[in-house]
Amino acid sequence: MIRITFPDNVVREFPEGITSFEIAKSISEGLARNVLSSTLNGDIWDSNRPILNDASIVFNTWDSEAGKATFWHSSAHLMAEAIEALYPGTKFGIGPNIENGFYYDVDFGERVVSSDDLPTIEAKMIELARNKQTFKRVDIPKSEAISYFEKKQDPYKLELLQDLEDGTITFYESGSFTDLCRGPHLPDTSNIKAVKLLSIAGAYWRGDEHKKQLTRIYGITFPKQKELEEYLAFLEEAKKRDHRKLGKELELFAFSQKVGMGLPLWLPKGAELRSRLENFLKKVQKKAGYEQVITPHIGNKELYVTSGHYEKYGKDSFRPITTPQEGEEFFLKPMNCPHHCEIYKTKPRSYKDLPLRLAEFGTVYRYEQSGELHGLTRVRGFTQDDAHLFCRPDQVKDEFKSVIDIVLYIFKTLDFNDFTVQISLRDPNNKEKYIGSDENWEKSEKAIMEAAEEKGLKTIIEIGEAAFYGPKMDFMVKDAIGRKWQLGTIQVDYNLPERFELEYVGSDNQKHRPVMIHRAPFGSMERFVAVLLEHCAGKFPLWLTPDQAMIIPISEKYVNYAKNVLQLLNNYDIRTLIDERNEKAGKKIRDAELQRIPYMLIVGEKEETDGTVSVRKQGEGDMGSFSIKDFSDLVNNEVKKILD
RNA sequence: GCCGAUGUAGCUCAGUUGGCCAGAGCAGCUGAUUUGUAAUCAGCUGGUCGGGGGUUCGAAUCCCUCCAUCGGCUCCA
Repeated sequence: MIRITFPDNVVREFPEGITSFEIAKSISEGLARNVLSSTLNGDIWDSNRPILNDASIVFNTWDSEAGKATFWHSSAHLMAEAIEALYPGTKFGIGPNIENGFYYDVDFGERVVSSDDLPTIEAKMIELARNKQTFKRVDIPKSEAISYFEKKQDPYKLELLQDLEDGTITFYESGSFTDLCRGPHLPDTSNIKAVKLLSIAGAYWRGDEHKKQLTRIYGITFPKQKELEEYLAFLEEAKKRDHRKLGKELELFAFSQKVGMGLPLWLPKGAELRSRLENFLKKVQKKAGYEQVITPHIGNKELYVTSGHYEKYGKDSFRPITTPQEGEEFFLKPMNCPHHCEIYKTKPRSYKDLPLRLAEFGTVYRYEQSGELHGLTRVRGFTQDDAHLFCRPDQVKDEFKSVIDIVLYIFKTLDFNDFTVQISLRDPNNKEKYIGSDENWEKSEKAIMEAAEEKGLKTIIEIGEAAFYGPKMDFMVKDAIGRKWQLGTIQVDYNLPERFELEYVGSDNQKHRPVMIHRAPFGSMERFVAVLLEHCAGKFPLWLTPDQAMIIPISEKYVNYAKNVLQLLNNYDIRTLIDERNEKAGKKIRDAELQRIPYMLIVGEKEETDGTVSVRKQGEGDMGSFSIKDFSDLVNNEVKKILD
């Protein structure tokens, strides 16, 4: 007998070799039907795999992450089986589950498969799923595994096998398809009721652009057709919040082929919004002891030779700007740090001067590869809300904490509740990839982790993701369809102080090297506005939105009164427009609603007589009659509430 | 940069067995209407069908090429 501990800490005994499916069945038939896999002592197992030892058990159903993972992983196998049936000779790479669904990387050989072929594969998957195929786990010696895939002539699986140790190799057989796989899987395919293949794309084998590009097919499956329909409806809704679409509709920004790809044009409303954001941050930073600086858009080649960026990125940058002077070259600045280092060097610094915090909304230019441009989130010219903190090594932690405060304050003000914090450390097995002493790295990595902990941040640690010059902390926020974007970033840098020979005089009257911290709470104005736009679906907070109110005269007769109202509201600092068009009120309201203008002020005979406005709130409707003063108080109080 | 797809008026989109001067709605302009909480009516303007090349008597439609965009991959100082 073995002892099984349930999540509620109840312990029951079962015969050795029992499966979690059978255990579930002993509780209820319904549970057994819904168990997709189980977690035994923290490892996820097939629900039909015999349990031989004492263990704690958690049943994974569709409602759990682990259950979905199992479901989608098995769906990936199902898709592979369908592909193999339809296109014999296809070679298979890897096919994991992902956050929303699964994919499989396959090599179709000479055959070109496009999105037109996806419905065929879908249909085959459903046909196969209905056969209620079981997933059978087989332990197999490495030699046998190798000969299987040699016979099948699948170079990708053979390559994967090379990295595995003998004795750890398992195959899963489902229908006619056998795959090298760690598992776990569903007991059978009968739960897979709804299938949608979402997209098809190229993906390099093992993520290496020098290796062959395979075809990646993304898909998602559900136990119920209705859930699939809901998911597709969600994707449709998300598309409506796409910042590229909203940016066009709300006239915030645009792109022009003549200006150049990836070079955003900020339209009047977008520019106003952006400068409001900048002012907001400037105010916050001033309180935190930052000083604004301004530096030019280009820098002499020497600057980047010194910083090391010329050597590392010179070839992949915009071409240098030459001058009539023989041999003279300038570069568009790809970052602001070297300029700021030169500001640091304008005079001798004492330990008493530190930290020195230099801030700049600095516009930088990077030659991103053409295929990776994306709306405002990935562009070739953008403005960083940059600042560089020059500090003593013992100040790193406190500076980090104060930057975290700024980021959290911004996120709170703008209602970003759903973000993740990633700490990127160096790979201790590859120390030669990084610059700086062991001691400094250890100290600053420790400082970051402690700062995060003291600020109560839940963090994800990524080993080996640090920049070559120092560890960093990034704040990631998702866009409308769940793609993660890095917004705020805080990075420690040992490289530039060294290269620019930055110094300060310590209390010991000796020269010391300061530590530099790069930080940008928004990341870039472009990306931040993009994510904010998707986050609020175009309905910016009242303090930030370009136009706060639209006065809507019922007819031409009331335009004069509307102008009086406008004048008064201007005096109260409320950003207001009048819709003077010769249209019906209903039309003007509709247009103002679509423009996401927070308040509509309808004025007609009654309002003119009483000296009032009829207030309609965007998305909510009629709020009744207000005096001009009462309305302005309403707006100003709402703005004040958010900005403290 | 790579794989796949897409590109018709300012916007959203019809229009392919290749065939009369390329269509609609919205926007814009002109006029009528003077309007009460999500679209008043009528008329008009507007396109070298992404650019270039080719096949053909004839190309938005077929082929080649370049550009841009979209979904991914790689990259992201």
